[in-house]
Amino acid sequence: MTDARPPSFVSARMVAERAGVSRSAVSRTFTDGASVSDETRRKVLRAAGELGYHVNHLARGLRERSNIVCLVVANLHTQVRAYLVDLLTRRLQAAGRITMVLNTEADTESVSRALRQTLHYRADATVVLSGAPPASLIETCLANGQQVILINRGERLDGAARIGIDNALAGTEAFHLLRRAGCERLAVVTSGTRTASLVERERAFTAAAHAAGAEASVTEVGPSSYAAGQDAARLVFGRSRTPDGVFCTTDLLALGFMDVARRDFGLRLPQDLCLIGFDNIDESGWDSYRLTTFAQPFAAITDAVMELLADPAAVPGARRLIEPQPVWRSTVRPGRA
Amino acid sequence: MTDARPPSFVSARMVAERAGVSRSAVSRTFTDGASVSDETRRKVLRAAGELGYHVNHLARGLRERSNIVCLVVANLHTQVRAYLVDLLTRRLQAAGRITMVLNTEADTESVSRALRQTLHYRADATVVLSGAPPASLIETCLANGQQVILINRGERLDGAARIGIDNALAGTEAFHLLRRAGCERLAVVTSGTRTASLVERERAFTAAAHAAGAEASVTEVGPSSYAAGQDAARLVFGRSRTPDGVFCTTDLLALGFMDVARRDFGLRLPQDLCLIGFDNIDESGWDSYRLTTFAQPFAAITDAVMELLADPAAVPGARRLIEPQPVWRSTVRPGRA
DNA sequence: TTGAAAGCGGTACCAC
DNA sequence: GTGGTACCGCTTTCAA
Repeated sequence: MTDARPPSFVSARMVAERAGVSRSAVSRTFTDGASVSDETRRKVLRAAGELGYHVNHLARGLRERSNIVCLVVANLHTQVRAYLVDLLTRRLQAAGRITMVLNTEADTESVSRALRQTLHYRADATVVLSGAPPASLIETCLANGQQVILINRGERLDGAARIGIDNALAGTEAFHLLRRAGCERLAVVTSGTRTASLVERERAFTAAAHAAGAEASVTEVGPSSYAAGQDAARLVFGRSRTPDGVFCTTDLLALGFMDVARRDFGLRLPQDLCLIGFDNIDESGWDSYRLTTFAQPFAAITDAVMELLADPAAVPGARRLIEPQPVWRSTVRPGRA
Repeated sequence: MTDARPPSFVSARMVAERAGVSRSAVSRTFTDGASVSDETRRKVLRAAGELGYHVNHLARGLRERSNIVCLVVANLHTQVRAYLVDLLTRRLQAAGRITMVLNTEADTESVSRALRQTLHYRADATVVLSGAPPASLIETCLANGQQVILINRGERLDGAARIGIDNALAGTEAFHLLRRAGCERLAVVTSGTRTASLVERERAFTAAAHAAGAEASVTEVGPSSYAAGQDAARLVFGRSRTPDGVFCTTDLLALGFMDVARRDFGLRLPQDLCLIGFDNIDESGWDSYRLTTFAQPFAAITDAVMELLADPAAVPGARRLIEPQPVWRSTVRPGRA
């Protein structure tokens, strides 16, 4: 061990030399259906073990598919994203894929950069969880033979698959839940970062109210955070006409809203105020909250992604709409029904 | 456009043909310090744009470094992990690296599999956030010229860099905080999944108690979850000698513990019970909790990783110990000092 | 400045 | 079953 050179990855050639066989033999040993004699295989395996050899998937990817799937995501630290990425990476690995995570801002420029990386690394597929990629770039991905799967993105892009949550359904259902609970003064609280999902929830809620001849005020606050939820409550309950039924477009907003409503305004839930959120984050199930909400259909989304990945032909124009499941807890009075 | 073949990635050769130049010229156009005439460069760039060409980094990685960094992590959905991965991926990208996330279980076999993937994809470096990789495999990584950075892993492995949080310091400090607050019956609550970090916190707390001639009971419950924290409270307050000062080794435990202590046992914090957690997750700052705790030094950890990555020579045997910062809130009485 | 050619690490196809 | 060879897409000599 007087080798002074910096160590570098061991290649098939080195293994071949050590085992006294050809490179082909080494390759065959590590190729599934190839024919190698037991004798040769043993020699190769031994040499490989001693050297610490691992097949170079980068080189292999030169000829065939790379097996790389890129996840383009923003706000990875939020629970909803983290759960989805957790599940996706797990499933992808189980399917023999490797995941590259491109953590971007939500703005178009950042997403574009990420998408270009996806191309640079010859990813077989790109799954976009955040941001709005420009159509032209998606085109390029598709033209390069890449599968593109958009999750909860508003835009429709031909050639890309779209998986979405039925946000409108949730908004509509939220209205009816509150109505059945006997609420008369309705409000929706949403964040100022108006992503497509949030807008759909809000619109569906107010539309349902309209259709039923009811009114629903809309309050828009900063980001989708606990603190913004608090701000919203201070705003809403500072006004003359205070609501008795509120739909917050995310749980985080709802939780902040709830704390201020109870603490600062002495409201009891669900007696004085009925509240519904969306996401079903862990905290919503805690004793302090017990929030009635809608669950993100993580499993169904992941299933859909894996299905599309397994069948590239099905991707162009594919569309899946998944229903979020209502989670009944304690912030809405049971209806008379 | 009557091409019926499935599309595939466009290569430099195609660009060269279209631009009427050599492949070398294309390569040079996309290589930083290379000399190309403006004329040629323009032709190449135009052809590349039309075709949607992107340099194949996989092929490039055959000769030089791959620029791939692997993150080996378990429980990606937990807030502490998600925050760290979020920050790391962001910084890595900013430094021109690409991140592969290997989401594993914490058991040795899963981590080993992940580490082998790391080798297959010729990652320049592997950052282990979870699990305990076998020393032999780490050896292999190092022998292949890979940098290995262990975060919060107990074991010491020569050749790998270790970045750790000073958990012992936190445990000791927690004791003194409770002592100064006048607590007399001390307890520590920790999870049954005894990771190195958790054990260090617990041990340091009980050791400090001992050294001061005090006693501290230890209660061990299931996972590091809110529900387990609730269980712990039921256990602890069901006993004859109930504590008035508790250190939970994670915030999640503390929050569950707190809810049951208040709701089921009518305890007021900090009057009847002082409580300290660890992690400073978002929820701990919420109105319902205002938990006194220690903040995970995410930024410092990430800085250390980036520093080590930038200077491979510094990695072998490097060791960084980072102090968690106490976060004063409302669950500990101010001391007399 | 430019094109030809070699080589990076593999796999597939070819005789033998 | 085995080794030789060509080729995947790129960068880097090397001559011209």
